[in-house]
Parts: sequence; C-alpha cells; structure tokens
Amino acid sequence: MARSARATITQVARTAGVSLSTVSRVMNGNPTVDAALAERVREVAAELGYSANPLARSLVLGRTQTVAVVIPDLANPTFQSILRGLSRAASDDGFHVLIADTAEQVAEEATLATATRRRTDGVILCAPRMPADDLAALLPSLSPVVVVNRPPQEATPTVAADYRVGMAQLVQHVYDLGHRRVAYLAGVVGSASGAARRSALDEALTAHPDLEIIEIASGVDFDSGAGSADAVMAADVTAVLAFNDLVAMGLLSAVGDRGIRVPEDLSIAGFDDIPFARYTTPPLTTAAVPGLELGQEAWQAMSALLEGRDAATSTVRDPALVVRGSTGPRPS
Amino acid sequence: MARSARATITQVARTAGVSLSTVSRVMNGNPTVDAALAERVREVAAELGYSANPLARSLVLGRTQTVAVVIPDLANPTFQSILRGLSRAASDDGFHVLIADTAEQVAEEATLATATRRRTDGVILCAPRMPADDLAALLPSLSPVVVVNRPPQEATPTVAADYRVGMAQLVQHVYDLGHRRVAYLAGVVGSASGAARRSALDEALTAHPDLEIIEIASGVDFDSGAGSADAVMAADVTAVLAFNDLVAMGLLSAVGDRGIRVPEDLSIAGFDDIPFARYTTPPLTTAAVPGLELGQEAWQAMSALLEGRDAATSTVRDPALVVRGSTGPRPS
DNA sequence: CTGTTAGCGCATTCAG
DNA sequence: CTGAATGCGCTAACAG
Repeated sequence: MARSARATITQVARTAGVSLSTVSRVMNGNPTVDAALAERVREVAAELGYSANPLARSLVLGRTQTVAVVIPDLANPTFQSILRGLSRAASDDGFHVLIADTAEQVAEEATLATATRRRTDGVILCAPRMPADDLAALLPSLSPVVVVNRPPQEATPTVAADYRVGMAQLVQHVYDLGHRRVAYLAGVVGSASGAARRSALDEALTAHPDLEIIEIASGVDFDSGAGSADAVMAADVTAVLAFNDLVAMGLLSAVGDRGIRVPEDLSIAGFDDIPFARYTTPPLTTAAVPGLELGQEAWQAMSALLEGRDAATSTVRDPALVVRGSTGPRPS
Repeated sequence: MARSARATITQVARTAGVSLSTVSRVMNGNPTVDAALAERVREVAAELGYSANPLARSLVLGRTQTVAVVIPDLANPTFQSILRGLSRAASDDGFHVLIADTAEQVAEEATLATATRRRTDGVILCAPRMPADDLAALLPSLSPVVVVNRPPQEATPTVAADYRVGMAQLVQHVYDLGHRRVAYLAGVVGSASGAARRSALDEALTAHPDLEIIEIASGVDFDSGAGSADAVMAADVTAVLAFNDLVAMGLLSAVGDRGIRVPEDLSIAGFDDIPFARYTTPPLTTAAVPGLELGQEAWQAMSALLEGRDAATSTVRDPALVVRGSTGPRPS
C-alpha cells in the first residue's frame, strides 16, 4: 500500500523488527541474510511500497546511474537520432539520461556541461562548434566524458561520423555524373564537421583539376537553404552540395518555386540522411550519418569508462552514400 | 584552481578558518554574515573551485531542481517539439530535465514514470495510449505531475492540444472544397488524441448527411502512410485525412509513385504541422499543433505546482488550420 | 548471520 | 553574527 509519503528504510526496519543494515542487505540482494528473515523483510517492504531513495543512495555510493547529454539543439535531426540511440542504450543498462540543450549558445556550453556533470556520472558532449582549445581545456574536468562528432582527443573516447569521407563520396558522385561546376552551401563556420567537409572538397579539387567549387555561405536549416537560392542561381552551377539535408530541402523547395527542375536542370545533394530526406520531391541524394549507431556507441564508450574498462578509444563511422532522385547527369 | 577531486564545504571551511555553517550561509547568500568574512569565504571558494554538491543539497533540501519527462517515442516530431519547449522553459528557471523514452512500451510507462519520479521533483507525462483507468490510478503517486495531450484530469494539471477542433477544421476544409467521400487513416487505436479526432469526424457526419468517411486502419509513421496507398485507392475517395503528417507524407510519396496527382486527383491532409510539412511536394495542408507552446505551458504548470501555486488547471490549445498545396477542389 | 557506528556533503536548527 | 550539533536516507565497515 504505497502512500504519497514514501516509506524510508528506517520504517521498514522498524515494522519488520530488524536493523537498518538488514533491510539494506535484503534490498541489495546480499545473500548473507537468513532466508526467512529476508522473506519477512521483503514482505514488509512490499507492503509499505518501499524502495530505496535513489538520492540518498547516490550520495553514499558516489554514483547516480545517470549521464548527461549536452547537445546544441534539440531541433536538429542529427542530434535527435544520436540522443535516441543513446537514450535507449543507456536505458537498457539501467541508466537515466539528463538532457542539456545549449540552444546553440556556444559560450555557455562549458558551464552547462560542468553543471550537469555534477549531478551525473558522466557526460556525453556534442559541441560541434566549441573551439578545439576550449574543448581540450574542458574535457579533463568533465571526466568521464565522451565526445561526439569531433576529431579524436587526447585522453577521452570519441564517437564520430567521418564527414570528410561522406563529403568525398558526394563530390565524387556528382563528378561522376559529369558535373564540373558545383556549389557548396557551406553552413555555419567553425564547426568541426564543417572543416571535415571542406577538406574533402579540397582533396577533390586537387584530384580533379577540371572541377570548380563555388562556396556559398549559408546557415544550417531550411530557411538558409531557401535563402541561398538566388546565390545558387547566380553561381551558374549544375550541382549543389548542401551543408546538410535541411539546407538541401530548403533549396529544393526554393528552386522549385523558381521553375528549376531537379535533377534535370540542377542536381542537389544533402548530408545526414534525416528521416525526411527520402520523402522530398525528388527524394534527396545524401550521405547517411548513422545517428542511432553513434548514440549507441557513445553509450558503449561511456559505459566502458564507468566500469573502468578500456579508456580512450575513438570510433569513426563512414557515412554511406545514398543516391536518390535529386541528383542526375549534368544537363547538356 | 579546480582539480579533478571537487572541494567539499569542509575543505573550504577549513582553509578559510571558519565553520561549515558560515560557508553554507555565504554560498546561499544568507546576509547574516559579516561582510569581510563573507568576502574571504568567497575568495577561498573561488580559489578551490568550490560549489555545493547538488546531490547532497538535494538530499537535505528535498528537491532536485530536476523534472522528468516521460515520452513514448523520441522519434516522434510532436513530442520532440514539446520536449524542446519544455526543456528551454525549465532551463530558464534553473531546472534540469531527465528524459525517459518509453519506446512505445505502454506496459512499462507506469514503472518508468514512477522510477524517474523518485529522482526528480515532478514528472511531465506524455502517455497518449495509457488506458484512462491506469492513468487515473497512476497520477496520485506521481504528484506533482502534469499530463500532456490527455483530457482534463481530476486533480492534475493538463496541457493539451484539442485534436477534435483540429480535425473538425480539416474535415470542414475538405468538405468546403467539395469532397464528399473522404478517407480517414485512423492511426493506432487506443490513443486519446485518436478518440478526439474520431469524435470530430462523427460530428461532421452528423452535420453533413451527404458526407461519407471511409476509415482505413494505419499506423502513425511514414511507412504506414505509404502502406495505405492501395487501400486508399481502392476506397475510391477524393480526399484523405491522415492521422498525422508522417502518415500523410508517406501516402503522398506512395500515391505519387502511382501517378496520382495531388491535389488534382486526390487531396491529402496531415495533422501536427511538423517542420517538414511545408517542404513536401506539394506542401502539406495540416492542423498545426503548437508543440513548443505546449511544452512551455507544461513547464509553467509544473512550476506552479512546485511553488505551491494554483493546482489543477487544464489548458487547451486549438490547433490552427494550415492550408497548403496538398488539398484542392474535388475533381469533377 | 545481525546489529551498531560512522559518514556521504550539505542546510539548518540551536546555543552562545 | 558565528560555531557546534542534528539529520536528510542510505551503505559499508566494524563488532558481536
């Protein structure tokens, strides 16, 4: 008969006529308790609806069974899937997840991470735009910590998609389709994955002297993509590589309004393979970032840290090129 | 100079040459401390990088500054926006958010809610499919709790969108466009919002004797929508009201593949107005559920409970009809 | 096998 | 105004 006021271990001990320790032992499955006694305690506990106060437990044990996830934007589909993968995996291991949405406030990421870390056993940090130096300085104080989508770090596990490989596949894809003058919607500056994308572009330019890439500034969302339409048209390209799927979809929509046919007149590719990418018209060619897997692996890494297993591993997954209808041969 | 091992209040007290209580008072802004002394304590605290252990604080104060959000599926865009609105609002008030994704396991919702409740100050419960009786039985033990997207409850605040109103607007919309034989992709059974949608449909049937509604079973996601295409075609209707935007988008995609033109041959409407709804081809007519606002209001309600202000209010928001390109006049 | 003691880190009486 | 106790609820030595 659970009442609103939770029973404490003291009450259980009292009504069962035993000491605190005995109750504690029984509740924690300590086998050094007389079977009959244990049974009686269990009955009383059940009757009173008792279960240990996790807070008190955390304080004495020094662990909370909770990890924090710091993400820049809960609205970003990529982080959503990472969060989901992580949440499920952690939950399967009996861990809870505290979320901290930094609302893109790069300046407050460190503070937030530190604050949430104090009430958890570790933090999974997604901070794509935090300067590398700041990150390196922050990590030690956060330990145990695993970093998502950043280059391998000194002494902290890292889980990341290789945005360079993904972008390389996309450039090669449009190059193979005959495109030679290609626009790149560059997204926001200062992001780690942005740098990786760009390096793939640079390599492509080296590998293919007849390739031209016109870089166009943009944001990271729909509206940015739509807003880039004029610049794209002015650039006189036959293909566009967007920073991500959102940007690509915005552009797709905006050029559609202008009567441009995709992919006949213009090829457009995104990045991420968010769930909606396959439902645009035409469906979006993109590089699939395995968010769910990244989330799971981030948890694996955290779990390993928590259990004192192998320390700083850095796992990298290659995005998979997904060719759909939004890219096609260069118009003749 | 913050080190990995956090300073405790005892250490601060010792190095400042004062008692625990004094440090505690200073850290909590208690003004009954000599200014000079307080300043010295603050300096030492800063030097040692001290700040109170939230766990210990929670244990003694009886509050965690954390609330739990229980949602059925982190992948569901509607809950995503609710979560986001809630998270931002709570964060602004200095509260943390623990997420519990029940992974659509209705049977475990109660357990999970109870478990997370114990380590937080309250829970925001999104459990669209939990039987009303179970819900009513569960709520008292969760208090303080606010319920999202369910009918008003006995003694717990409720924040909800009025799915009946939204659906009523959509039916009326297609009726006004001349459609008389309409399909309804019914989503999953047993959801509270599903019942609300259906009642709107019933009312429409009563109001318009010449209206026919063909109900077709479906799920709640893209694939369900796509999978319903054959059934929709067989139903020989001129308009379809989908359970939500995801279903509508799946259907849109599938009928597109079959050469059906939307809206010339078939009108399709969704529900929710998820961010992607405006970027389908054609853009989706839908009823906009204000997820962000619902999330914020859920937090307001929780905040009120936490501060002992007004108790069981139930706020309801009407979805807004958003007419885009996926619905049009009945084909002649 | 069981009970008594101490203490996790802190806020808060209560004396002085 | 400040310090010395008390206890939040629990687990983990430590005795018996």
